[in-house]
Amino acid sequence: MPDRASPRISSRKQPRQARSAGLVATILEAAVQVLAKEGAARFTTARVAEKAGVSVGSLYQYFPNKAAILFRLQSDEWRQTADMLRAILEDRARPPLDRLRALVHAFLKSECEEAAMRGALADAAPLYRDAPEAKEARGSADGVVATFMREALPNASEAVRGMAGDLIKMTVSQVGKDFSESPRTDAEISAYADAMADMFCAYLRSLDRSGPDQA
Amino acid sequence: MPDRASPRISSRKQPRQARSAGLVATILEAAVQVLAKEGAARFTTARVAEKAGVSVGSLYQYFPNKAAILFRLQSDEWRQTADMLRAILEDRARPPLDRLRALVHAFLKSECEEAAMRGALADAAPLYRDAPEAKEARGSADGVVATFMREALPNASEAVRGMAGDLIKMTVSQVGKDFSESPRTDAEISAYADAMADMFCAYLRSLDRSGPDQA
DNA sequence: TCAAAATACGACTAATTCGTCATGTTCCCT
DNA sequence: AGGGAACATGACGAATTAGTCGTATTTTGA
Repeated sequence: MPDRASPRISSRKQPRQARSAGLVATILEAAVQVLAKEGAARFTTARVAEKAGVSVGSLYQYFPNKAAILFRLQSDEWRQTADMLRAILEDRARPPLDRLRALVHAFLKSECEEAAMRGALADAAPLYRDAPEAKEARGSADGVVATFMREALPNASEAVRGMAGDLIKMTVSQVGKDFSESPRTDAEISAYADAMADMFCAYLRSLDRSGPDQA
Repeated sequence: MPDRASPRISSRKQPRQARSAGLVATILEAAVQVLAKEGAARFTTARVAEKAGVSVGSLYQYFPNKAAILFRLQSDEWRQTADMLRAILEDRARPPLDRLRALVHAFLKSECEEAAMRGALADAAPLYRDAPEAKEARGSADGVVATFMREALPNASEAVRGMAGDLIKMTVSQVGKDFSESPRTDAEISAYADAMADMFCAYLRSLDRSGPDQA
């Protein structure tokens, strides 16, 4: 149910007492529950409030509208994912292609945990593509990936590195979406992750042929 | 707005006179218009009827409910895509990897045409994953791809071929979705398609190393 | 202790939605 | 021509939704 125009999204008021701080957390947890168990179409403020054991009025005191709840959930996801990505890709102790493989495994696995909630979130949340949080997350990811690509493809041109990085980013994230829509067993996840990593490695090696071989 | 339970989806009645046959076509065209211009959230039977210049009552005489319209649109898409896929992959006059490259180009390009409509359709339509039309489309595609993989990887085991085929299928279709969500220029499409094809080729070649080289 | 501020409540409004049905119109066939 | 079947209409009912607002309760700080 993507509304193309996004209304205000920032918090209505800041909680000043302990009870209301806890309330915000409770609401967010309830929102996750509702999203996961009922799906995007049945995600309503009333249901979230009920699940959280509070009234809609209270909910609307800390979230200006329904979209704000979804946006908050999505922002949290973004931050979490970006942190994971950075931690893996910047671990210079391991060879680049190993890190890439680890990233694929970690990402697909994480997409499958709470798959129902993530899938529903994707359905429910319009593309908050232009929100500052989104831009920041993307910028951060782009930087990490660019640095990584320089290590992985020391002999390629910057243009080739950029293209390859984009392609890998897009592939991983989009295939991840598929995984969060139709859940799979751990074994399947692992097998796909390995195949994907194989594919990326073969590609990167083929791009880096024009210089000294690595490993 | 995915309703997890899908109601009846088949046609309510068959048009028997010329005027009503035309009416069905008119409604479907209007549905595409509404979906493309207004988006999934504003796709309502009333709006479709208005755009088509008919009354809601008439609409409901040939479609049992809103979902049926969306399902029909999706089925048409599936058939079209499956035909294209088959035509390209079964053209035995060209080397397998050339066909794969052509497929990637054609698929990404087609996803970008009418991107707004396709994106909105994806938002609006629940996964009709279990509908017979969906199963048929998938089965057909699977067969074509399996045959193709045998040509592309003559020396690999059936298990490897299956995995590689799945991975490529998934990658192309998911990246295609990304393209239909955020439109790109023809040049970008072409560049990405080439990069993807390069990636697939590098991967397939690396899988087929254990036998006589091709080309 | 007690008043003011913060928090919580939930019935209510206005809007939107899907789908129906009684009624009217057009077409076809004899 | 005319009677019945197919077709078309759009006002309407029932359901759901987001968000508000006047009131009640709890906390804080002096």
